[in-house]
Amino acid sequence: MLSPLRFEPAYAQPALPVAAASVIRYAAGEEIFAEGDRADHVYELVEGTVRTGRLLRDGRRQIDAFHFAGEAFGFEAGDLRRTTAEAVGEVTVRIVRRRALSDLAARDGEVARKLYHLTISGLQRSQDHVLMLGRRSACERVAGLLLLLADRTGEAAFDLPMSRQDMADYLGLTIETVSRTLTGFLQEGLIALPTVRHVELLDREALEALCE
Amino acid sequence: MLSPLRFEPAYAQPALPVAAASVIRYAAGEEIFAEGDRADHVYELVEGTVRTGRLLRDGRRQIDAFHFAGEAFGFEAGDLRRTTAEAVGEVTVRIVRRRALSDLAARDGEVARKLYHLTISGLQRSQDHVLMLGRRSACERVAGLLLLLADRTGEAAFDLPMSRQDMADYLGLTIETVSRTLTGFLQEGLIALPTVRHVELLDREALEALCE
DNA sequence: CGAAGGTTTGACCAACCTCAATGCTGGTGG
DNA sequence: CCACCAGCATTGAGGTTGGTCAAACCTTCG
Repeated sequence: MLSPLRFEPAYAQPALPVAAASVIRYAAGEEIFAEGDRADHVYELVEGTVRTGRLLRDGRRQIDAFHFAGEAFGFEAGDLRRTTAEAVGEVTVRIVRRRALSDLAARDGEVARKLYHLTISGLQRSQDHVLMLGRRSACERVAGLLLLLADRTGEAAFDLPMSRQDMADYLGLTIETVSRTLTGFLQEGLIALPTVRHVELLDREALEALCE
Repeated sequence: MLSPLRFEPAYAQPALPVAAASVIRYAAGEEIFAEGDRADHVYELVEGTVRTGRLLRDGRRQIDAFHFAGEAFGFEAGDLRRTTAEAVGEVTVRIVRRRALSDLAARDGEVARKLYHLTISGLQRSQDHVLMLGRRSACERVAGLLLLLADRTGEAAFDLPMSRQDMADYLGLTIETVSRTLTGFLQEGLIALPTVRHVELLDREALEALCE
């Protein structure tokens, strides 16, 4: 459904074409940056999964995107962060100074072109997300997320990197609805759930049909 | 709530810095481009309002964004359109060859920087939209749209350029819910609705409070 | 004046949410 | 090694929001 946001395949050389960069590890759940922070760096995800999203005052949370190994994240239009990024499980990132990258882009048109392409792909992913949240049922949303995760690895069986709460906050649902929908799929034979964090797609056709 | 997506204030010179461009008018409801078309041009909206969005096979529609005078639209990552653009009322646009613009961006770093900034602003608008659709109630969504439209002109009283159906398809609601929500606001004294296409915000505070 | 298209309103319904209880799993310490 | 605990996940019952279907109500336009 959604194509991954990356310059190159994940196994290729670093996505962000800047040499001077430090590598940092974050523990599960740790905050990488928060809404309101100065946006002085951009990130390339070496290993693990990152969620970016926003929090309303009353505690409602919306996850904008999950980012996977090989993808870049943390781009902002202004000086301040509008979203929060957190590690989903253990995470390794390369950190690049935003200034260094924009200087490089100013000198090297090819870098600028890639950066442009990167953000426009992010925009298209966000538009897919809008369609999902605006016009799809709970079943369709959950099926969409499972297919998104499957396409990432190319395998029909895969580990879920995130909790039910993360899935719910990405899909605009509650944790209970996600859970009920998954057991529904299970009972219909569309998926297997050998453990709570491992999924196998048994009937990909049917899941795809749910996404139109 | 959402800052307009534009290079310059609407009254300034053309947003897209390319001279060779034709100007075209579209009648109300007319299609400017459609999902699946080749994406050979980008557009600058001279006058009127444009909606961009997607259609599911079963007829469900989701509007991604409304574009207003001074804004640019029609950027794509790939060769083909993923969204459809239609005139909301009478519309005048400048059309620029995508190729001409990318050539210019390759030569002129400042142009490239502006294009980048333009798309990243679009991404942030889309993320606001995601938050709206994922975690806000019907009241909050309608209030958000009214404030968005008010901020565009800077006036508390303004014409609604779009139909109830367009509002519903942007907000992920039905036309009936939009209508009921507006009459709710009316009865609470939050807005006046002298005609079906004209709104006055009487209690901006209260509407903003609904948006957190 | 009549027709057409958009809008509003009403009654009813379904999907999803809320709240609460129960179940599972993985880690820790006796 | 096992018992216990904490934290997620699942399940259930019942409530709410927003959707559906249908009718009435403008406006605008011929």
